[in-house]
Amino acid sequence: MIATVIKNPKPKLETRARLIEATARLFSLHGYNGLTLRSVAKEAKANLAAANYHFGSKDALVLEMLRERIQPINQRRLELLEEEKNNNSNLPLGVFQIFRTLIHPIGEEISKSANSRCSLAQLVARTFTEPTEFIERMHHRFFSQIAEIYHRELSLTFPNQPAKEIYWHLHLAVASMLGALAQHRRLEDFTKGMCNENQVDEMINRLTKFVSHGFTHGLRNSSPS
Amino acid sequence: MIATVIKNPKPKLETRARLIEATARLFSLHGYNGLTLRSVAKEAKANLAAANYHFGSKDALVLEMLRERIQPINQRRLELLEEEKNNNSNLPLGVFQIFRTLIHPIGEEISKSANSRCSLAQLVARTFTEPTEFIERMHHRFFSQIAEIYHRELSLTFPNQPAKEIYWHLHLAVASMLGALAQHRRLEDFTKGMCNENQVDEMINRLTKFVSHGFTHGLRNSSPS
DNA sequence: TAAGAATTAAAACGCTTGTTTGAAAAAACA
DNA sequence: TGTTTTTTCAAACAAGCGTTTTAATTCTTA
Repeated sequence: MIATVIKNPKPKLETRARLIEATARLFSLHGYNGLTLRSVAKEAKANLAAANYHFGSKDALVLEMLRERIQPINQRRLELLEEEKNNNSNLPLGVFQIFRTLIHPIGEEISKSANSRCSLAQLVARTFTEPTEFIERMHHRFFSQIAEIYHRELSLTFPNQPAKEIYWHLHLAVASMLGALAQHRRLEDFTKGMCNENQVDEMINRLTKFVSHGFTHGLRNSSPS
Repeated sequence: MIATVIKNPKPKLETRARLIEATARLFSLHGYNGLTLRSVAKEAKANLAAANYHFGSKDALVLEMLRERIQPINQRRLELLEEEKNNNSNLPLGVFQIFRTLIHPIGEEISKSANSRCSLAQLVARTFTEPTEFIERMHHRFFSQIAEIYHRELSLTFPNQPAKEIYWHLHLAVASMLGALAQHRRLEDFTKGMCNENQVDEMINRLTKFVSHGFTHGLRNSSPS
């Protein structure tokens, strides 16, 4: 197995890729514990032993799947943030601008994956309430750096606010975002069909607005907008 | 077993109550799938067969536990809402007033249970991202009626807003609330100890403010406050 | 094409799960 | 008290889990 990695730089990816895809879908539907290697194998039309062969263990499989799905989103966030800063001559950004760079990348990915049978929104949302410990650790690793960056950015926009105040409301903003994603599937039920869960763009825009206003006006003495 | 219920109006509740408590604790820590009847029995210092004897099945046990914990909160919400309306001579309430009745009752319960080893915040939050189907159904049953009531109330406050608009932002508000509760445990990590997760009151107040402003200013043409 | 490496496949392993069983103990009642 | 009901207990059940093993197959490459 080690030889595989070292000697063959281009292993046959088909089965591996199918396993990842099946894992993503089943994880987003049933969570970590509800996902079994047997169900993954069936979904991916692969053998039961394939997951252990390609990834070593169930944990490693799930971790790799999460890495592949989440990493690009975070990267896109940082890209957008840099873009905005450049377009703004490196002056402090507006709250709305900032949160748009945080929220839009995930909206894009959701739209992309809308045709596939796996909802990315559900997947991301799962990772943040998943009780399994090693997933909690991963979630922390992935998001704490992002949180740091956005905290710094918001501090520039609200220079008079103490760090604690920024932290609190960033926490609420992120929680809103994840909560909205997690609940998104239920929106249609909840509103008796009045709001369609497929309107991803509408959701993202409303969410960005909601979060920006909640953040700004929630602050003790909100200075700029 | 049926005879139990019919013939004995005051059955020995001790074991039963211990089972419920253990279930609450373990569910909030590990979710539905991570909770096993063996771990419940151990935690409750009861026999493995006790859960099946008293409740019939694991599902029934968990459902009963959720009912006992969530029902009082919803009841308190309606109480507070009625109080506010009476104090306001039945005029339309302010957004902040409305959301306070939605959010505070859960804060009260969290504070109450803070001494016990089970975090109610975590428990409630679990129910709304739990992948298990029968819990999803329960969650829907419990919260859709509450949603209806608050939608009506908010419609009175914002008479010019279409129902859809109200639904969208109520959805976002509820998602924020649940997301914040779910993430609450991670707040301390996330902020490097700057914000203490034990400050429940602070959290509840900030959350109420955040949600009220997000709701109001997110609306297309927000009329009153 | 032949040799070697990478992948697939089927079967079994030990372990944990929810549930059931039947007897023992405790409680309730007359 | 003696009898009946309720509750506890230990043991076992089948089913499902992640993982390992060993052999067959496919692919690569010299």
